[in-house]
Amino acid sequence: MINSTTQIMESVKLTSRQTTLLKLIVREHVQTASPVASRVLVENYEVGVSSATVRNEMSRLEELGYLTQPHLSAGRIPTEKGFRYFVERLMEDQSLSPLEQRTIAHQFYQARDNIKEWMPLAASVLAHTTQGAAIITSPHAKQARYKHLELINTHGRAILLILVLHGGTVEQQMLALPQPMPQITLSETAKRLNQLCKGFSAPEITQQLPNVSVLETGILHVVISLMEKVASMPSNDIYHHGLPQLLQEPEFASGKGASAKLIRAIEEDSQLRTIISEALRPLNGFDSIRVIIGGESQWDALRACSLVLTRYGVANHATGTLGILGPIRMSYGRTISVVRFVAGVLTELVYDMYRPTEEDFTPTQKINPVD
Amino acid sequence: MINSTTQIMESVKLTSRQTTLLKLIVREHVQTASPVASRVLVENYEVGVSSATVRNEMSRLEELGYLTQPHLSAGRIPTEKGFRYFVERLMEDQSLSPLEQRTIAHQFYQARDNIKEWMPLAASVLAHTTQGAAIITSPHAKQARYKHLELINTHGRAILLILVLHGGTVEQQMLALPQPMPQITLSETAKRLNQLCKGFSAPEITQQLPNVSVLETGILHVVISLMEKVASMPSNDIYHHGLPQLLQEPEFASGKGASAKLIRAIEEDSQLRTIISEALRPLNGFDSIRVIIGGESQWDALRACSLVLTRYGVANHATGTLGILGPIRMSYGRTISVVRFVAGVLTELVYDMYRPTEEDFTPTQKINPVD
DNA sequence: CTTAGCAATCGAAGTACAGGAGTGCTAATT
DNA sequence: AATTAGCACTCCTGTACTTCGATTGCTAAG
Repeated sequence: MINSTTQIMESVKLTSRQTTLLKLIVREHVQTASPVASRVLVENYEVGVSSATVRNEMSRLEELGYLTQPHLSAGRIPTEKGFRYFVERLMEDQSLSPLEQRTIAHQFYQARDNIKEWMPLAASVLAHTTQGAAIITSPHAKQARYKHLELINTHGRAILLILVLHGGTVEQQMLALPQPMPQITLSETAKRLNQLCKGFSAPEITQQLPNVSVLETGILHVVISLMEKVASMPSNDIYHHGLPQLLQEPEFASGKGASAKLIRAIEEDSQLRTIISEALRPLNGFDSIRVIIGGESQWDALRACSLVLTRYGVANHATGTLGILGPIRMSYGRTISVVRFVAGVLTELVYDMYRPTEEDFTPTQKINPVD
Repeated sequence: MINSTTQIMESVKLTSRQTTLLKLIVREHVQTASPVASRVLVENYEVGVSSATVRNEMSRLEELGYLTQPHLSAGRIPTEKGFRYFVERLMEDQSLSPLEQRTIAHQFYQARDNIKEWMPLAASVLAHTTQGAAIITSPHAKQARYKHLELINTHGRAILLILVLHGGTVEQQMLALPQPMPQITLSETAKRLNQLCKGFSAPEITQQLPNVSVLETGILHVVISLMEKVASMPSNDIYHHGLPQLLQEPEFASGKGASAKLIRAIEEDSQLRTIISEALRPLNGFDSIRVIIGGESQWDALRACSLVLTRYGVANHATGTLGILGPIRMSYGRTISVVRFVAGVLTELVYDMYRPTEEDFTPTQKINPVD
């Protein structure tokens, strides 16, 4: 205790037996959802010592803050600190089986052409392979660059504006002209603007405003606002799937107030966006997966949950976020593997979409679907 | 009892006092979520008779199948038959307050240009103004008619095909050409096809296939398959919102199995689509709102719920479905009003989008939900 | 350092019981 | 004939009490 390293609790070295026990306790607790007794450990696993010894070790682990007892005559459950230790040092890789990998990859392969389906599919896969709620944001191009504009006469004064950005984002918006115009005029206008603005970013287009007609100015204003919308939003869409499933878990059975908060946090886009962006703030490397365990997070609503989050996509081009919200008592090894795998699949898809080629003329990369 | 009219239970006329009581019992039960006692009725409402008389009437109503007792010493709750009678004959209109109407209309007004936001917004509004889960399908054009095609060179062999259908549906798909082509060639091809196919349905386009080049044949095949996809799908997208909220209701607290089924039914698109389409099958007039009360439906999963469904949109152009899934004990008057109002707002939006003009050639008919 | 043994602790489950809510019935009243 | 007061009866609900079992911590022996 006088040793300087002991001042910081985290630096106390656990003996190999203690880590083994902690590992087993986590594993058992994840399976049973209830406190783990010393006897259960010696009976179910080859601990090599008696339950009394296990009890002593457990007692020590409790002092150190890795375990806790719901009540005196119950077994132990891991604390958040215990789970964190487990996640960082003890967890074994639980990769998906080849069959699972193939099944998932196949589903995405079938949806590869239909960008719209990626997100719901990923959310569904994530929610089904874990028992948690999946959260996923659609890939979002960092930098919006004008690629192509189409103006289509839909009817009368109403026209449909279709804006294609580099990176393949397609935005559409209805707008009304001061007066009806034939399709030919619209097409010519679009052609002119395409020549003028090709490859430009929003500020560059703004500079062009003095050079165009009143009508074109109006259209470009819409274009600029669309581009700014795309660029400023942390992500276009946010999906979640499986929250009801998560709420069926025993830990949410009581505490009506807590789950109400959770529901609101997840179902209100704005809250969810905040949580995601703040959770990923400290995440520098793209390869890393962030695990937020229960109360570690600053959000009340998530106190009963853990969140496993990562980014996917191609840096500097288009990235999104995806993660799983599960009970604190979740299988972190499994969840992390699933998150990593699905993120990998999505990254592949995004990469394919943005694959760089010789013909490209802007620093941004082009869409190139593998047929 | 010898009277022939009593043979068919449904045709027994309820006295005015009985209907009054049934109405009050429903109202009270909806509020309290618990069985309603005779004394509560005479105390809270101006019944004008004693509790004993109320008991007699209740007993009679129970014989007739409109009420039931959870156990002998409890009050009564309405049966499904009781709810149905209430919905069909006793329910009072509970329209939204002008303020609520304005608030909702305002939200939609702000999103009027952004079709993508309509569905999530409607789902959110529905879920928040009732306590149930909102279900909504995006408007879907019945009959797909070619309006406009754009081919945009995205990169190399890859091009983006944008197909605009009459009614404003925009479909996009990436596809790979046999070899790269400049944008000019693509634009000319699109122009040619636009002249050729304008206003055509999928079969009509098929007839044109012999008249076009190999390249164009390939493109038209994609166009046709997109049109068929649009036309065949019951609806493009399906949204739901607020299911967790619904599951917090007391009736779902126990019965883990039941709510698991419900969750699966709602979160699996295919199941939900089936339910919606079958539920609306007997709905002929476009003007009606369908109310499915608990076990009336043939779906186990919905046994503990009621579903209030209607269509919205413009007949023969684009229609969608929207509804609320709530506990059997829901405020039907309120829910129906909300559903009707939101359907009306969406219909307006769709109608505006499809606004008929001299140029358009199909008649439009707005769907106007009246119960 | 380990472990067998044992007392102590505390929740979970069961039982018994009182209280209360509500009905159904009967008889009196209108 | 309809209504109602009164009352017995039923059955749920909540509480207190008990028992049971699971589990630990401690102690003393190995």
